Amino acid sequence: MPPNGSNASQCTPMDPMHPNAPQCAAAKRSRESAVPLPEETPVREVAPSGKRVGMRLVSWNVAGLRAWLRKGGLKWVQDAAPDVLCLQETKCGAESVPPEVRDLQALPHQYWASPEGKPGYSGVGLLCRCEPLRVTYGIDDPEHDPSARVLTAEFPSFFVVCAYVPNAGRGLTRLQPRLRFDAAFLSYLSRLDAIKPVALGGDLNVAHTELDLRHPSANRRSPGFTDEERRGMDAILAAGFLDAFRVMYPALPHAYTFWTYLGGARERNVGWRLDYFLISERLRPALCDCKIRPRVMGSDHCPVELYLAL
Amino acid sequence: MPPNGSNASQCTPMDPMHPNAPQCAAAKRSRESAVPLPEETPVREVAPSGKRVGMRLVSWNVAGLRAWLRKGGLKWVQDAAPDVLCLQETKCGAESVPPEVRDLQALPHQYWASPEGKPGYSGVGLLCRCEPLRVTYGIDDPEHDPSARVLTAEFPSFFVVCAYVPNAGRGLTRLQPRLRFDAAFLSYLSRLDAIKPVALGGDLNVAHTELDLRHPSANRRSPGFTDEERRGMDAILAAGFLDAFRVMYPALPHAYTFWTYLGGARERNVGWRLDYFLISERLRPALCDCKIRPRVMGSDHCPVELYLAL
DNA sequence: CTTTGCAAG
DNA sequence: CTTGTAAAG
Repeated sequence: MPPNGSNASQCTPMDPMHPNAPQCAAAKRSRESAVPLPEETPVREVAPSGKRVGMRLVSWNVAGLRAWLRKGGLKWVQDAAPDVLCLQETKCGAESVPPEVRDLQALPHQYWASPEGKPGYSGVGLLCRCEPLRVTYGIDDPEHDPSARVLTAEFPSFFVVCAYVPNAGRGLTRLQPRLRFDAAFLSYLSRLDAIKPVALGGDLNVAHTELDLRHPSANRRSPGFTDEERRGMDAILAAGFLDAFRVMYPALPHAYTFWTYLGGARERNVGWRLDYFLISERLRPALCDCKIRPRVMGSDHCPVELYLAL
Repeated sequence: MPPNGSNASQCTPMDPMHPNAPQCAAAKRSRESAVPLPEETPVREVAPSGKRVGMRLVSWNVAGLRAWLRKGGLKWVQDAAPDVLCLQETKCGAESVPPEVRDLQALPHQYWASPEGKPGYSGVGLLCRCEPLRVTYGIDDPEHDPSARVLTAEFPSFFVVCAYVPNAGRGLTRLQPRLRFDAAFLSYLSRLDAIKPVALGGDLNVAHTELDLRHPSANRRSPGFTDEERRGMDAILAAGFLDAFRVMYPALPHAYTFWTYLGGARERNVGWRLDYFLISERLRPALCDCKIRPRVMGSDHCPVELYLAL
């Protein structure tokens, strides 16, 4: 998720750390026209193939699994009852997963990753109703695998990848390693895709187009909306993956999955679409729907759902 | 204040860090007979000298001035309306004192001390209705003065000293520096007392006698109740100071000023008397009363009041 | 603004 | 258990 000033910076695009930023944000807040959430529509139950939804996946950046649990995030998951749950920013290793999550009857096959020696930072989880054929950690890259940001579950007919793409950092201090991750990650996805179709759920830490964040022009050089990061997303799509949400809703505005905690951004829907399901093109016939659930609380991100006829 | 296990250790006196400590504490909790707070009695308004209360002092370890303010601690102070307020563990330097405190009309002369380069740690404050003749920082000792634990205000007829005596640390890891502080501090008090009478208010981080904590036998080697620390208190009294509360209430049990936040100690009055007013013996004729206010919330310590006919 | 871990009590 | 802190988002 973008840093401190990324949503407040709308007023002073050249300097998100400007001393007047809060004042400016407050002024902006009062002037800003209310932006509604997209209308809620029913899930399309039938895929282009004619088959009906057979598998549901949820991806959610929980911004701290334990706080998310306290805030009731798990209750929504239990109602949604996905077959696969991809969690990002768990901020806890397997040993610290609370029992309420660890002992979930509906999702008994659980895989957790967390960077060595950085407790409370980053971390991903992949929870499955059915046991995968196999689960792998990382993207087979020595630079990036210690950061423990990717989990892959192999099922008979497809891979599920859970990913938490690194943030470029305040002041873009970590843009270069981020871009190297993007390249290595795309290479990994392509290798998987050569074997079986892929469904990727995760926080990709990029708003792809101007439609994908509330204030594009103010965030031209903000982490999560640099040209370089956006081109990384272009590259994934060019390599044969689909942005499932945009396939379903090609021009829907104000559909965001992240709102900074600063300055009451969420209540005004000043957000970013950073969380995605990407699917191999040959899964298009199986794509029933992809839903963003912006009203679901528990984190500064909301969950995203993917419905597949598989 | 005593460390983590100091109140829970009653069950396993030899090992406060025993893995079963929480379980033990829970068991103890259910068995433990309820211990009432001492009965509230009216303030004695007339001193042995026959004169009436003319000056009120309050000492309070606030365990974080900003949190204490949020919890409404200042409201009680405003009602109590002391002439001098001694605060310990402010955990903030002068520059971080919230405006609500900084701009107090009733206590406009304020002096704050905080250790260099340790923000959020320790810290004391001395707030006065009338401007002191002079205020000094520390105890004129190069080992201890950087820790910024003592403030002294000189008034025409007496000194007021605000002190936060260092904790001996978990496992008594800092007992030796603590004992050196005790010696240097007593030397300092004696030098003051040779000039004018002294009224010292503060967290002395010691329960003097078995009457001064709920579980003396379990805490024989706990910080705040070692023989060495208790002898330090003996030494102050032997040097010509009075424990104002004990002068007034020589045998009153269960009169505590601190309760660990752990395990619900306060609701069961499992506490320690660590906060004192000590006065020069020649102030005895001026001693009207000294009150512990155990129902006043805002910190893990409660305030103590000293009433003098001055 | 919020989370985490940390040191300290 | 609670404080304040830092790093991170």
